[in-house]
Amino acid sequence: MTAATGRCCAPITREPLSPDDAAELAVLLKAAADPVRLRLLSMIGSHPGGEACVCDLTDAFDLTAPTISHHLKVLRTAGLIESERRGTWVYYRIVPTAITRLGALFTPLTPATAAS
Amino acid sequence: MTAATGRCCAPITREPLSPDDAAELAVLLKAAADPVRLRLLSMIGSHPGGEACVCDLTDAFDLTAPTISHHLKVLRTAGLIESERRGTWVYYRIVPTAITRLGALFTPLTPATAAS
DNA sequence: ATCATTTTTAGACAAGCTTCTAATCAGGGG
DNA sequence: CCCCTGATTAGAAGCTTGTCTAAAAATGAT
Repeated sequence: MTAATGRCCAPITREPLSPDDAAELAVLLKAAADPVRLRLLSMIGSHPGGEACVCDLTDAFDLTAPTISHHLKVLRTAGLIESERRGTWVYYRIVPTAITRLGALFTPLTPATAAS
Repeated sequence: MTAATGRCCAPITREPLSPDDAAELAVLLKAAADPVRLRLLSMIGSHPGGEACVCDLTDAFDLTAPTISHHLKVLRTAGLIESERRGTWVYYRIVPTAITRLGALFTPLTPATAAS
């Protein structure tokens, strides 16, 4: 939370990141930096109602249920998604602020980032 | 390159990513998803003149020169930075379009992404 | 040519990640 | 109460990654 001097370039190309900030952001990025998890994020986020049951997700992959469960846990631990059990099924939702935070890192200062 | 229907949410939360797109984006993200490489990116991008010599970068870390060189290679292979040798020194620059591409993934459709 | 400096390559080792199978937890019916 | 389905946890195998030391390549100076 430092300079907001001019509108020039993405924060990441703007001033040196502190080691602490870099470590914290790397955790978020590492969670996102996997083909399966990117697809899970996009499937959850674009699902009608904004949430998806694990059973909706598993079939799209050639992976076992425990593997999908593992990837969901990685995303949840990083704070990119959250889960809720309703009866037999567990539903996952995107955490919008986490996504926004990633976007802000690479995007040239737009006022739209915190919107809606 | 599909829908541009409404301004709602980040592309990643908008529609399911194809396996191919996910794989390609994961390569970019994986390169960025490391504390050392995030700091390297930010140090290069924020350096006066838009480029930094390897010698400017090494001292900020408790790492050996070969390790820094390795991380720079990962970033360059992914297309996030490019290098040029001038005399004794090698200079690194950010590739803005690659950064923009990452930002666009997580940002809710702003017209500023392709600017400047 | 020899040497010093800057950067990269090569190879090795420890740590971490992705995936699996097997077993366990949680809820809902017969 | 027992079983069935949905989901997670536990533990293991194989591959990838981050870091190091040692050596090489590239350039400029003596």
